[in-house]
Amino acid sequence: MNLKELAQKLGLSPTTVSRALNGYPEVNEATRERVVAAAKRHNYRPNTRAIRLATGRAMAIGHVIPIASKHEIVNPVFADFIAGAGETYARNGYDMILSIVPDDDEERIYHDLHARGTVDGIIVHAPRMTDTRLQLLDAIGFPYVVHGRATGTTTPYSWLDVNNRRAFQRATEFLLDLGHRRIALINGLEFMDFAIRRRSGYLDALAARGIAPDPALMSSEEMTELRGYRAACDMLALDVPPTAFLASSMISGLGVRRAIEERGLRLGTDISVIIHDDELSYLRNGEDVPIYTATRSSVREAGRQAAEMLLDIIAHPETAPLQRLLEAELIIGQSTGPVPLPHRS
Amino acid sequence: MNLKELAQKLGLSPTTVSRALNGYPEVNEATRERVVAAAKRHNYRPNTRAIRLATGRAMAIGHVIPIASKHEIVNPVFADFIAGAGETYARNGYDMILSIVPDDDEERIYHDLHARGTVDGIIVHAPRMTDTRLQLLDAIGFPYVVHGRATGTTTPYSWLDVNNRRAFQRATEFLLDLGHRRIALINGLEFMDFAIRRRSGYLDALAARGIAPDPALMSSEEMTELRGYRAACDMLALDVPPTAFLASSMISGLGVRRAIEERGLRLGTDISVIIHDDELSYLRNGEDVPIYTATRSSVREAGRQAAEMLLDIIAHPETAPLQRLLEAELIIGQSTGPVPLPHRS
DNA sequence: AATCAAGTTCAAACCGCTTTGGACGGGTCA
DNA sequence: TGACCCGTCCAAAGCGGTTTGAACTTGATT
Repeated sequence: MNLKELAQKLGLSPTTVSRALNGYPEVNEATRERVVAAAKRHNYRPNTRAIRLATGRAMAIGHVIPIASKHEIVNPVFADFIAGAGETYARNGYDMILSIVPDDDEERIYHDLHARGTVDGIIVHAPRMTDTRLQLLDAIGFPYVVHGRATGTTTPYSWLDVNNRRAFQRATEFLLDLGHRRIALINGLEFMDFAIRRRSGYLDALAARGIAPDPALMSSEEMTELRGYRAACDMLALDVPPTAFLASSMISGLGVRRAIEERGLRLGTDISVIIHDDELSYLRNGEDVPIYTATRSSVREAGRQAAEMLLDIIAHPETAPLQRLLEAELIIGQSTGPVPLPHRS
Repeated sequence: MNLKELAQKLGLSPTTVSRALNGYPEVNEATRERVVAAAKRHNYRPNTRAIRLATGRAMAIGHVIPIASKHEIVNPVFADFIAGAGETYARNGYDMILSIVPDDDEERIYHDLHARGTVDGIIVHAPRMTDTRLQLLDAIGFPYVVHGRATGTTTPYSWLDVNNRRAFQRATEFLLDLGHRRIALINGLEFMDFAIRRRSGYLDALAARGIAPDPALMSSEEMTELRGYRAACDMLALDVPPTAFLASSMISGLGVRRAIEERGLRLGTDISVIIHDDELSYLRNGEDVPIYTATRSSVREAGRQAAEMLLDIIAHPETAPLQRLLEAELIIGQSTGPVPLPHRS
């Protein structure tokens, strides 16, 4: 059942039927009702392909997921972000297109997506420091929103980010207030922008109290359970081990906890741990009572909002770049406590 | 730069240019080369929207992700499956469209996707027992492949699944061979098909040795770390606790391990644990040496293959339903060992 | 020299919708 | 009464490709 057939059944022209269904004012209310009723009765659904060609809009947003052929990690945060963004798209009649791309021809994909008119805009994931993708997208003139930021990019661009620096600064301060002085940072890979910011928050907090950072207490690794475990093991084996850990994700936090408990130490008593909690739906930090003390920010909500920003930009291309900085909450769980006595100064 | 412009520049008709680029035989090799060269020079990329309307094919596959509004868990397996499927699509010029859908109007979405011609086929995720979606898709005449199976569906349909029953049967037998008699099952939600099959494998193995299953040793929960932890805690507190655990995922396995270590028990010595390892990229089971003994099957590879099957079905609609059963490996790690002495009979 | 086939190329229709530029009829106003 | 406007509706022209059917060359065949 297509528009022409439906029009024929109604004894109307396709023009009128199209307008009736799309809410144009120049059609009689009585006929509009007739049309709408008939459309429902024959359950007519306009062909997306035709609409897209006719209107010149793709009504779709692209999410490009680069897969490094070497360490092929799929970002665990990704699923929840997508879920959030997808809700926004569904509400607005947009489709979400995922491209899994070997990261060496990511550039070609952007050109393609634009020139072939497959999508109207793009969400840029996992920005790195001075990310070249942004210039490229600007050059093409492709609307986009970055999830995160790209330190070192000077031209303004649209982004939505969590205040990673502030979150880790606060977390570090909180540990300092509890008397901790040897605080370890189990960070993500530090060419990723968020990891850079987290480290700088951590360093700033230490500096503010006149504490020199100890390189032995700072690791930068992929955020897996195993990496977290190993890094924590190494640090706990130091002559002067840390009394507290700051872990960049729930997953590496699990590894840290394993290392701690394996040594017979008690979490929250002997050793304090703060994690960053993205509120992943399958890695809840407790149910009512949080287990870990955490800097918390819902990545799903971030997805929702980033998508809204992008649709906004597409609808009003003239507006200046949009930026939104989400603050993470610092929630207190059972994984932190005052520094144990033998370490007190 | 569109087809007409390119044709004009070349002094050819759009027809010929189109055919030259699409490899039709009735065009002179010399002109074809001329066309191809010009297309590259002006980097012409045919508009997808136009192609789709003209050919009547969407060149896109839909993945519908139902989000239950109550317990809104995003399947952690999903990201890796998608990554695998995406590789296949990319190789074949297909797009992947993700629909995040509140699970109460999932049905409408399928109708929509089909009638509006948004996608050419569908991957069905997370089948439940006697899943109604399959009948619906059959009725619409929509090509699809199920990731998993739907026990209770009598008509043949296309699916790709891991032999969950066999995997858990083998894992259980392995534990029995090590002398374990009280083996706990930390399963996923048992309205999900895979969970049903895993339980039946477990029960069959016990039955074959004449061991009566103990309901206190069987839990069915969402596969989160916390649920795994709680279930294991409860069971370890029994008068006669289990000496081994079978966990349905890496994540719940982490919870089980936490419960074990918290009680001061040693994994692989005092208590054995086998997990199912989907080889999620961010939850590796060790690097060279596996940590957990596990039934292992790459969900990413499953994604690749399921997508291939679907493209196959779309290309040859007449073929009978395709089915593929992947066997899981049983890999031996450090989390299992013979039943400790006090439990020997 | 007329016929035929193969090899190339093209004009035009088509995919199913949107949108432009009227057309038509009735009411209002001078 | 004619001019004008408004409310409705429609024919036709896109959107940018693919595909059908025909035309035009050229060389071989009879």
